[in-house]
Amino acid sequence: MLVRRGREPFAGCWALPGGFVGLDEALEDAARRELAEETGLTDLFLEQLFTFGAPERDPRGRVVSVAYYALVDADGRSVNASSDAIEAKWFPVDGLPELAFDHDAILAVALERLRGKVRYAPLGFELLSRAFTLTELQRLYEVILGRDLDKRNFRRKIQTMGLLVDTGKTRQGLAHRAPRLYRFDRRRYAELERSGFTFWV
Amino acid sequence: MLVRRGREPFAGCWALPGGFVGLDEALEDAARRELAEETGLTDLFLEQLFTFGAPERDPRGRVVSVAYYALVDADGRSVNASSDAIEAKWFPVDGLPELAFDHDAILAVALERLRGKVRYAPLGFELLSRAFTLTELQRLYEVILGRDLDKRNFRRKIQTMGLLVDTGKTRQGLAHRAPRLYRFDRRRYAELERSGFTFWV
DNA sequence: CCAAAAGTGTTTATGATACACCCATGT
DNA sequence: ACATGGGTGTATCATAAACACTTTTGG
Repeated sequence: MLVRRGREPFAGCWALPGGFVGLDEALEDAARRELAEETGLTDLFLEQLFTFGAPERDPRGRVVSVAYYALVDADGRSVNASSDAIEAKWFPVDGLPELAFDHDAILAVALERLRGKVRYAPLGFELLSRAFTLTELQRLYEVILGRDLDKRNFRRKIQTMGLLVDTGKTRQGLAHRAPRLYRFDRRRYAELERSGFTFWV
Repeated sequence: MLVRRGREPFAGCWALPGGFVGLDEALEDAARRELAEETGLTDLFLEQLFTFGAPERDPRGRVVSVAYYALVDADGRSVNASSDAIEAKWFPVDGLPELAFDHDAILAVALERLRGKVRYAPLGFELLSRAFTLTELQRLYEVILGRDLDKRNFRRKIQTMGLLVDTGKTRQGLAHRAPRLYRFDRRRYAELERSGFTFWV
């Protein structure tokens, strides 16, 4: 999700949403505030990524950026540009425009982190609707891991972890058998994690 | 490794080494410089940990700390306090004094990161001498993982990864059979990593 | 009735675990 | 000679991988 900058420097250029931390504001609060102001996105999974502080990374002078990444579920949230952003839009990661500042480097770190962490933390579920089908989950992991997975093995592995609950509902309106919808069980995951369980895909 | 602070705030109190970033200095350079100035330690594995920026964490006003952690090999490096530090000393993690600022929280994050990352990245070798015995390596992992490991299984697993090279030398002066000394093969690790290999203990 | 994806078990291979003795060296 | 850790192999168990057909639904 990129925004087109309304102000100098890099006015009119695509960039990651962001801005300055308030004098009495926590870092994460600032990240959530800026994201909400520029895109309207709220209530997301958000985690600190890395801090970028090369001396010449901002033409205005010395600026240190504490980067955060957010994961947005696929429920079809719309984005609305406002504040300093004149436009906000989703892009595919393999079709990005040129970015302001060192934002291409920040994005590269974020992707690397996501690809690594998704294997040992249940981040994937943050990217799906609250209720999802097993095929949707499998496709997600196939995209992130960059290889095909066996349907039966994937289902067995996921189901034996005991982290999915069957909602009893099915997804309707498809030209084939209606698939069951599942939810991720956050409570159960927290319990398992405490007792030494490690999520692994 | 803690230093006793020579200046206010928290003068005389134990703290993590650190200080302010120069106006034209990269973050990692500042971390290395401060560590060298206050303890004399140089040429270490160093990695960004997390950025701490709660509004009230420093009584002087708003201070954001980009924390780094370093791993020091067991070659018996001595530490020498200087600069703002009046004393520099090693402490066991289960016998720490009270720390200045929120440094106890920073340390907790560092330990958690180390315990987690040591399992999927070859960090352990940074904590040993350049040449080490298999028993030393095993003890290290036993301490970090908090459980005993089987000698034969551990050796087989480590050796089949192909990341250790036999130096041909042995450690002398012990009251028993002289153990072989190994080196970690960084080049080979970099190769394997590129071809999709994941280190795992 | 056709197309399209959902759903389901068994066999094989691979890697993890458990386990006990002889060897080399210094005192 | 003895005490101390160094060094080695095999059998069993658990988990991962390979593999194909029937079922349900909408058009």
